[in-house]
Amino acid sequence: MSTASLAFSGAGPIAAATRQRVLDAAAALDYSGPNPLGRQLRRGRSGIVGVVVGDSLRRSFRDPVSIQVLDGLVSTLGPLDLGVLLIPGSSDPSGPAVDPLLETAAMDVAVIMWGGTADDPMLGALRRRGTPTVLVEGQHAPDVASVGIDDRGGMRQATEHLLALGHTRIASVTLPFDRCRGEGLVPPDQMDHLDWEITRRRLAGVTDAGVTPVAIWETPASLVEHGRTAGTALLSSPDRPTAVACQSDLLASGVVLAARELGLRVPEDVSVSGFDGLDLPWLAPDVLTTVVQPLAEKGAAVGHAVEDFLSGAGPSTRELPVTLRIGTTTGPAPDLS
Amino acid sequence: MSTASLAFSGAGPIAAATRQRVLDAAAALDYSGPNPLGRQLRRGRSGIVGVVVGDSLRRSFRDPVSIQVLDGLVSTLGPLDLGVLLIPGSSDPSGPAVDPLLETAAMDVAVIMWGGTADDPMLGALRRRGTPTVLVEGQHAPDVASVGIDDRGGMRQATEHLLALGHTRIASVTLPFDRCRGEGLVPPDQMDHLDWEITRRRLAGVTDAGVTPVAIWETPASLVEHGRTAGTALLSSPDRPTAVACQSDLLASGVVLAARELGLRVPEDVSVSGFDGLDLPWLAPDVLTTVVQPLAEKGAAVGHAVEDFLSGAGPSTRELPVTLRIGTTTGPAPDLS
DNA sequence: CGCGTCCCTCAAATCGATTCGATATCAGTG
DNA sequence: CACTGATATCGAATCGATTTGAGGGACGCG
Repeated sequence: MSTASLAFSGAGPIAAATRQRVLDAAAALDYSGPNPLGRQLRRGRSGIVGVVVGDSLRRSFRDPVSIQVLDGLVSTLGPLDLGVLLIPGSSDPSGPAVDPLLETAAMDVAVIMWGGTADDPMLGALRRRGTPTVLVEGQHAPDVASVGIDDRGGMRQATEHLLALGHTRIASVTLPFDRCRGEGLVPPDQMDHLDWEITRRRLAGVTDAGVTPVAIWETPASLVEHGRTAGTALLSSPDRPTAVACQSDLLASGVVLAARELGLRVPEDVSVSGFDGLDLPWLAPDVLTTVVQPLAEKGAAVGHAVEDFLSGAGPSTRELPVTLRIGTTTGPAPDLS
Repeated sequence: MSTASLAFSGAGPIAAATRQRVLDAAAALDYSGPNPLGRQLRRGRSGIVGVVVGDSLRRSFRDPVSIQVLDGLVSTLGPLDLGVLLIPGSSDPSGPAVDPLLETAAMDVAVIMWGGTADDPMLGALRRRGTPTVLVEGQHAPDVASVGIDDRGGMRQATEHLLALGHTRIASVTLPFDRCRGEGLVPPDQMDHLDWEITRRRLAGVTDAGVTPVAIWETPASLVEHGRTAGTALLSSPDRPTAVACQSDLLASGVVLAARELGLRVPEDVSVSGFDGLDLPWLAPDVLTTVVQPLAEKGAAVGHAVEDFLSGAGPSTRELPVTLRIGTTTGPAPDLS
């Protein structure tokens, strides 16, 4: 048995002839190589990284941002012989707070994309199981590794760019505030229960630039159609903003489409900025002004955080830089006289 | 030990008091529930379904079709306590033919989205391991389960719709022919090495309607930008087609964008049809004429095929129907005189 | 011929849970 | 008090691989 084990794993001295003999015998006996389950049990490792992609698979998958990060992650994990197990987030509030997979599936490390709040039940479940956890874009906690970008600084840059162009009436279209996912104008008194870290940080970036948005519109998800709804609402009124700073590219492209439908020229009548740095082929020939975040690198950073855990190191923290890309959707503020 | 097992799994008679005693002891000892690895080994099942999403994760993930099918699959698998392990397809030809995960990962069933050719090395590897396999949109083989749609009939319907509108000069924009993924006009002599089953079937649907395309343009992937390239090339010539039947919605929307950029009106100057039935918010207010396939149901069908295997049944075959949705991108053929 | 190196064989322990069959407990009866 | 069920608990085997250590050939070298 031990020789056969060596023949398959190659971990130890074995003569080529013996190895071949073992392989031949295996073929004759219809033995198709070591059973991964036995190996995993013995090793004490499953070779699996559980990834919670968002609160609903469908929604997350329609989001190119998650997808590209996931792609970077998978590319980094592959060479380490690690696989990615997809775990749906808690989709409906009536069901269980966390997916049963999170409680029972075998995994060496868990990754939560779009990390929620600090008291997220998923974090609790993972802590209980003792599973090392990497949190992406979440609130930092001492026992989890985090990966994030400079949301706040990026949004500040974008806003300062609008200021430099002379805009004073700037509106903001945001990602969801919390798991309720409201849609519409946010009254000032609702600003305090802003649970979602990423939304909070990007909004803080606007404030950092010294701007108080003339209107804040919350969307239930980062989708073109929600951007269009927001754009239509914000740009229809006579005292419309001259610039709209959006918290995602999909939202921004929805706002651009809405502006065009209302007969407004972009950027002559209204400037629009985004966040993420996606390719938006259908916006052509326009190029969105946006804050570019390194999505594949973000995935790779998550992969390295996972690697750290597996090599016995403690939780690590990584923050990636962003850059402002100036496109054709922002321009000088129109003369309002 | 056995009592503890019963206390956690609940599969057997156990007094509530004893159960509580076990749970308390577990808490005191920092035992966080049964180790999935041991359970899996004993049960002989990993509870994992390996899914090969396409030949490159990034590419597949940008394809809303795969995503929606995957979503339907995950939704069906969740209640069965099965998880989805993501397996990258063979991305570059220089590397190994199949991903190591396919050879070594623990999985009860494998799913290949976008099944390739009959001699696909992945099928060989899975057969060798004895892993039951579900093939989506592939060539049927006796020992694998298949899930597909009526590609051929759907494309025939779309083409007949164009014929009924009086079109005679019909071009076709296709998905890749093989793993080489060429781009450009396909000379007639290349038609025979058309390895990719789905492309073949959809092209056959056009022929079934009695149409010989005036031009066939192969794209390297189902993406808007490749559709735009195709559209620009096909519609620039003076003897341009009056209708373009595309093999996917993303390609079709690229063709529509190209037509608009060339100053052609859709559908007055050129009609465009797609395939898939996606939501394309950026095409608004236009609605693409397309063949709608039930994507979530397709994912569910894959889930049921998996279920069949796990309940001991043999490979099953499922074909789902499609419907033609007539939108605003097709209209009567222009008067060419 | 003796000695040291390799490589192989064999036996046994271990990873952690499940599950069958056997035993222990206990209430209720004749 | 002994007996019968019913129910709860326990013991031991099992899933399949890895790994360690002891021991045995084979081979080359001095």
